[in-house]
Amino acid sequence: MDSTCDDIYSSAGLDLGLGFSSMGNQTSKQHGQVAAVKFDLGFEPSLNLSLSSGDHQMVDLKTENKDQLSVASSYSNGSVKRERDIGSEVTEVERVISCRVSHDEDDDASNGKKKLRLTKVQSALLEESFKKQSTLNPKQKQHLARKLNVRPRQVEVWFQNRRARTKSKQTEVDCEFLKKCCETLTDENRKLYKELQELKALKVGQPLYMKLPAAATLTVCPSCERAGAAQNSTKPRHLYGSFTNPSAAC
DNA sequence: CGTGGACCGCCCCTTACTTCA
DNA sequence: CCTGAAGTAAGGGGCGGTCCA
Repeated sequence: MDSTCDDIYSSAGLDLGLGFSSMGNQTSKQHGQVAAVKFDLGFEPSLNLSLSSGDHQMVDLKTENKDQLSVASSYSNGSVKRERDIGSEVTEVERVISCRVSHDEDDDASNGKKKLRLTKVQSALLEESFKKQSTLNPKQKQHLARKLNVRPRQVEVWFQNRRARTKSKQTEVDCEFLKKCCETLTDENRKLYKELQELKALKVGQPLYMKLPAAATLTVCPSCERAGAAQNSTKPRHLYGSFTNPSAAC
């Protein structure tokens, strides 16, 4: 952060026209098509940035200290529309300006392709927060970002990716469970089919002797023992191997 | 009160980079 | 050292919800 500001301060007096198309989804959405950026650097510790958004709107970014940044969106008639904390966006603006102004030799950094790896401590803290709750409100996000010394956008992205990983893992578990259920049911189906074939064979082989007790050849439900009665009942026989609990068919 | 636009947060898919076997 | 797979940070599009003119 300090080096970033140093870069900006050292560039006082420059008027830069910078395209912000590569600044990322969030920023471009929030500010529309930012056509040009001018920044007037006052005396420390005050920093003023003026963003011209291409239409009639002007956005003024102001700070008295680097942790408390606010934006005032104003229109050409002078009326202020909204004020809110946009610390993350300003940090991003500073970062991009810094890269373009003084680190052009570092191509990867300036086009944002260099990946910032989170430290183990940061990851652990994020993980801890995620265990408590998988989504954050803006205030919590800001707080966590400050605590970790990263941009709120990074916290947001980390939580998004973490939720995606959780969902993916859960899908894998569900898939595995359904696969086992399928195997169980296939097996059960095979057994029942075999049983049916045996009964058919018995019927053909002993056409005159039909007084076999049903329970002697049919599988009895261990819970209600209604297999014999089920033949005359309107209720179908119970199927073992249900999705939830194969042994709790009744 | 209904409507359209801006904004925002989230999900999903993808890309690009890093790490590790 | 090289390489492919796995992990992950981040980009970008789409969608639904909310606010406001």
